[in-house]
Amino acid sequence: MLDPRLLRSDPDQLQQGLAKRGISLDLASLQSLDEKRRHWQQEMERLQSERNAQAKKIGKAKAAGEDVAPLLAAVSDLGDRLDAAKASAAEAQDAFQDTWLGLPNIPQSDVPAGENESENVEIRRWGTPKTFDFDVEDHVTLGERDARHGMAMDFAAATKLTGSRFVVMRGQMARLHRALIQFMLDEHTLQHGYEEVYVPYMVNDDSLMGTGQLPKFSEDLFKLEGEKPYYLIPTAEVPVTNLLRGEIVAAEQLPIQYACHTPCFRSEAGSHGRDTRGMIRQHQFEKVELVQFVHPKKSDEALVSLTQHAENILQKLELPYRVMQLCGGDMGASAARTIDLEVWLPSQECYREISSCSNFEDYQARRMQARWRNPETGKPELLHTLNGSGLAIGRTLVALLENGQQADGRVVLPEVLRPYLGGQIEL
RNA sequence: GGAGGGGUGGCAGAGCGGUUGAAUGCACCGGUCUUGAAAACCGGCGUAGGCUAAUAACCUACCCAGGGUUCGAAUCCCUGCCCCUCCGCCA
Repeated sequence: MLDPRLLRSDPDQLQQGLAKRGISLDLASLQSLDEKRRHWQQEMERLQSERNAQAKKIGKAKAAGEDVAPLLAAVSDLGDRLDAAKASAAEAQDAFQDTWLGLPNIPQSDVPAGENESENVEIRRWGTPKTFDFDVEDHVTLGERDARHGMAMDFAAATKLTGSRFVVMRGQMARLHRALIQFMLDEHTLQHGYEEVYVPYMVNDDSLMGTGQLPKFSEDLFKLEGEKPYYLIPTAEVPVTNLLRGEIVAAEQLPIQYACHTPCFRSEAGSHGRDTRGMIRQHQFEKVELVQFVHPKKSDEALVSLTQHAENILQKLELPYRVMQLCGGDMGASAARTIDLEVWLPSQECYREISSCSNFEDYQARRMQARWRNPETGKPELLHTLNGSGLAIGRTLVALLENGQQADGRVVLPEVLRPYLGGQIEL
């Protein structure tokens, strides 16, 4: 949520910022909603103040043993007037809130305008895509080929068990998948200073509201049937960021850095027909997520280091990638700035997203009321929140298989994984 | 699943339907005293919204959440959520 005061203090910044996302804001109607809301709030509070004064008077009169009948008569219609004002105030508040809560974050000043990913800007590349002197296979072919213990990567089995966009892995493939999780968590906790957390994989709607998935993007989520209205998490961002919902932390505790592995569940509504083959786009996938809560003045540098932490994983895994600055229209609604990491996939001969690192500034924190106490003012102030994938496990597995493939069908894995694979680095 | 108890400020813990945003203690901040510290004493000490030049004053709301009764609710009623104890079941 944006600061509602922005509407009065700097409407131009609001309008121009959202324009970068391709949103043309009807400033006049929004301002009128805001004025209505404040007008009715003032009217309601005026009546409440009157009621309090009268009630106090009655109390005193009664205590003094006086006749309160005339006083009661004087307030007879106050209740009705107050109820009417309350109703109008609530209505005006809802009308404003509906619109306001739906507004995405304002992109930072140097975020390029643009409608979709075609207008993202490449910042840099790392590594050189390998040239193969044989026809490369994609990860599906490579994964399904190992028939020693049945298929190592078995999409048909998953379809039988559940449906499309799921996978079953066996043997060394399942082990490699697990190894990647361990490796990444170890790197982030031991090398990058993150604290590991374990969290619920189901959350309530308050949490989804806090990070911005609700109320607008419910179609992307799996909602559970049952008496509790829980949702499967679409990313660890939701439970981990909400750890600080409604909290006020001490300045010395900052920055707070959490690393968390969870499965992620996404309905992928609206992406029918996209990436239907293989593990690129699944309803269920594993991810190691990095989440930071920082001093509001330090979130820009925090995004740089968080991105570097994700890049370090790719570099240690020897996977070529490029770094993309997302344009306004391609960023998630809550983000003020997003940097994507895209890994090279030989079978597709292109770079594909494997990590998305965002600075949300105070947008999520305001929704969640996640704050720190500023020693200079003694007052609670909003934190800045950030997160990034470090990395998406399924896509990392895909990248390793495809980039490590050999002419004879073997897959050679990077040296760093050896300790996690019982000394082996080959599939 | 069954039976009972409870949710008040950072913590502990009072609170008859009426001047209670809420006693008291602890913690915390400032001051006096002290060479310094401790102790003692004095003062301060919640959050959000509105109004405003103001992070001043003032107004409003908030004692788990949402409804209700009343001129007036932390206090009475209903619903929900959460916590605790006992029994059953269980990884």
